[in-house]
Amino acid sequence: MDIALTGRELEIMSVLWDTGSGTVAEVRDRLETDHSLQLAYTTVLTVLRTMEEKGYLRHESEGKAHRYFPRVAQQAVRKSALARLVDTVFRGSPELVLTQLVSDRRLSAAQLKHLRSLLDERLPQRDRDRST
Amino acid sequence: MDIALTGRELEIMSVLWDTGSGTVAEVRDRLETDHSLQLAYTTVLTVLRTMEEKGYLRHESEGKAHRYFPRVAQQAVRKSALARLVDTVFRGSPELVLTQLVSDRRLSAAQLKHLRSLLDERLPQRDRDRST
DNA sequence: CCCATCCTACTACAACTCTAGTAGGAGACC
DNA sequence: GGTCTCCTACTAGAGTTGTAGTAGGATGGG
Repeated sequence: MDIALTGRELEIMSVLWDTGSGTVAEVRDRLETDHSLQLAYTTVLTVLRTMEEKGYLRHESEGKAHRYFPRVAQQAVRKSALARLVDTVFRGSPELVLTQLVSDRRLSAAQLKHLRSLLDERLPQRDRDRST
Repeated sequence: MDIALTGRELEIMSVLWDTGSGTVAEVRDRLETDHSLQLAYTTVLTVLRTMEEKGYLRHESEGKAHRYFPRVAQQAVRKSALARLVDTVFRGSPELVLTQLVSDRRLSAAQLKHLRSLLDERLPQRDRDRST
């Protein structure tokens, strides 16, 4: 299942992942905290509505307002976005992604070691021979 | 420097990275090989022209046709695309990306070991202590 | 010379994204 | 009850992407 959020949708979805749910006003205030320019109330509303239409959100009534809830997990969006990137830009090669990851961004030695420990966790014990 | 290619632009750029350069007809034929539907000649031309306008390509005259050349390296596009993904979807955390990379796609043990060896190459010798 | 062919330049248009305005309902305040 | 305020629903318009059509120049075959 491929989930493709636009830039603005992702921002709004991130707020909802953080807070669990939100009304238009709540989401708008949260976005304001992150950035400088305040979006119009109706702008946030419009995006929320189209996201619901796309199936990314659902809402419940709360007084006269609507409370929106995520229908897709952050994990699923990350999975989908990374898979898309690997397929389109990295010829389907996770190795190339890792190479770029560790070469491009100036990671500290500590971070690199952390990455390797993550990898080690995935490797069955018998395969951890360093000599490969 | 942020480079953001659209889907179609990336496809066309990939052809040019492969071949070094191409005329409209050449690019079109190459795209045809990859996919089933043949794009209209003018469609390919239009995309090439907008890519040139954006600075991603340059061209030289070759007879009555134009030969287009990439002005951005594949490496630069990969770097930019990955950085953008990390920043927008993975909260700026390369660790989260790696976690997703190794958990989601069913990588073979051999591939995982390869990934770890890539990582080890990046680690200064003195930091390779497994105990961290 | 004339026609077919190949090529670029310009135009067009639908879909989507982003932003926001207007209309109108419904409760709150006095 | 009238007005203020908050809220949704609908409409709108600029910008981008993807696709392709038309116009017209150049060139080569006969």
